[in-house]
Amino acid sequence: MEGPLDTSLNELTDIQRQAVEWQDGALLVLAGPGSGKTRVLTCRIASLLDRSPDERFRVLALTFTNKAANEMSGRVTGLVPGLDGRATIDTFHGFCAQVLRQHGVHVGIKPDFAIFSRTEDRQAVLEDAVRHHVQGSSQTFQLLPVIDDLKRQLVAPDAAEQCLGVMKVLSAEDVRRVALAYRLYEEELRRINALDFNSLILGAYQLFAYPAVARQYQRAYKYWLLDEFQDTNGAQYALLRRMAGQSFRQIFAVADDDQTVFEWNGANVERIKELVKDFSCEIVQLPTNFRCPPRIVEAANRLIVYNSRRMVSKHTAMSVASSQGLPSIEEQIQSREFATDEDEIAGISVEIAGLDVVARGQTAVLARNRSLLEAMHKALGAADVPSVVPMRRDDFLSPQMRWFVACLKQIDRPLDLRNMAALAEAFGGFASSPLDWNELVSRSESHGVTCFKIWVDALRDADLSPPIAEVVNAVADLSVGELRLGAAIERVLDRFEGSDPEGDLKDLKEDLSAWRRIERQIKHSKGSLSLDRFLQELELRPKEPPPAPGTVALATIHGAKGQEFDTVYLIGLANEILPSWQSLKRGDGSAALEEERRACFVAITRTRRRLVLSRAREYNGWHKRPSRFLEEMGCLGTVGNTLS
DNA sequence: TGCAAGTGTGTTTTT
DNA sequence: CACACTTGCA
Repeated sequence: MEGPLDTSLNELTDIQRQAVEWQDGALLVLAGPGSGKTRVLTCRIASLLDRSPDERFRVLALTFTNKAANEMSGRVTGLVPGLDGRATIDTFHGFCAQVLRQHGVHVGIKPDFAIFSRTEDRQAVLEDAVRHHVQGSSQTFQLLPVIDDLKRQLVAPDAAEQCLGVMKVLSAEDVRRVALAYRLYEEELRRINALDFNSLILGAYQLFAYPAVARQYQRAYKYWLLDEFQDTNGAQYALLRRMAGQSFRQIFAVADDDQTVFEWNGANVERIKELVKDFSCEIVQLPTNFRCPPRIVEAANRLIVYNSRRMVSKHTAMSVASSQGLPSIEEQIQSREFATDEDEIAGISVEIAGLDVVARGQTAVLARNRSLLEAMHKALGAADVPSVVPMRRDDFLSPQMRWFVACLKQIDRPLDLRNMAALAEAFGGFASSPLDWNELVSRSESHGVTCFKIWVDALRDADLSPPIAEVVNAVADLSVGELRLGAAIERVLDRFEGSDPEGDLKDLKEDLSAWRRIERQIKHSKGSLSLDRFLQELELRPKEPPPAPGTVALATIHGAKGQEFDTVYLIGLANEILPSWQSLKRGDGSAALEEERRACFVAITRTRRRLVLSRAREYNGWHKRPSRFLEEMGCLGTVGNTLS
């Protein structure tokens, strides 16, 4: 009998299969867009687990984004039913949280820590910590970004002063102040038993300084897999090296140096070479592009050879997408030229409005920056074409959901007054609060009861509109007795859904669908969790709703990485926009310009069928020349039609 | 208060 | 490069 895994393995090419079944030591799969990197990775995880069912080893797969992690665990469970947690597929940050839960006490972190992901929260923590110590500051810079930066460099608070000293831009006084602020901020976080994103990495890094801990993970996870390795930044790589120690070599990474577009975030083309050297990686290349039509692969190849900083002897990609069912060579890449940016937006939106609903759902408009996308969104909206500019959300939008999550947090950590304040404020967003803050705190102190209890009791006595009262009752029930999370939460959310008279439910609806997706994902990859663990996982995930079907995707090039679409419109292909003026200014062979070129490369290789390259002669009333990338791709004036 | 010249800052965004 | 903001001076 043939299971889904065998079917999937049979569909692999010889070279893909070679990678999947790799046995000896470290391997780097170096391969371009559409070459099946993720597929190789998922097949490898599935086959490792499947081939040796008795061996009690586990597999660790680390990704850069939540999206990739979710997708991968979905696919792997599809291939090998009943994983039973033998594969840990997570983001770097998620994995670090897991590590710190298990061993954090060695570096002074309690397992039920909260995670502070929102900048406003962290800013508040910083201000509270610093208020009485760093006064009269002549601050010409923000403290938090500098602290974040230090942490990203894996600089612990006690080493901050030393490391800042190197930065000539700061005065001695400022150095002292930042170092002090960092120490106080960390102390405050520890006091309230909370971590921020960067301390997840830093904490795990410090933990792996204990060789015994590192060895435990080396033994538990026999194989480590790394997705999108080109996005790994210095901290993540340092963590990886410590975790691997001197001897661990079962590392399997997939990467494409030509898709490094997060250099400004610490990723680096050189890091791939470092990996190869440090772990003595063999390299396998997958030169076949199964995604893009031949004409597009050709343009991508022509473009990317202008970059000098590439892996040596990287194979040229070849398209295998046979002409069957594809548009003709001429139609695979088309060009549009408009007089002004407004004409461009209008022209492209008319074109998209002409597509049927199914096609729209497989169409994306990509641009270098958001401003063009906003304009596009407006124009499409005017033409009744639904579209989304995906915006990362670190928090729910509706006061209802923010209140509800704050309630869960308050149940978990009854002494967190900062959260209690947020809870009260969120409630004020959809109902009037019956209790003054000072009164709440003083009553709680004098009665020796938690603020949350006082608050809920006051609400129950208050004269609330019936639907709100019902929700409050449901939430109050959450706090008593044994907590049966899933069912109880579902009950509260049900009431919310029917709660609003005729108010604006859009935000709440979006939040609810985001919540349900997040909850499903957590359950799927981690099983049923205790409240504190559930909240940790929740905090690590983005809160935007899944896109509605039939919606045109508007995305920045960076946001589109890792995705693919039938039809791609790449707009704003003018000098000083797609090669941004900042990069153009730095000149021909500059790293910045090469990163822009990689961005362009990523953009065009999202296409499964048809690519439209568009530009205007004028943006914001200023004349702009066609993007130099058009010429490099061989797409200037040679293909397609020209509109005025 | 108003005007001219000078200064600086901006883009991409993951967790 | 282009725009918003500050400074200096009348």
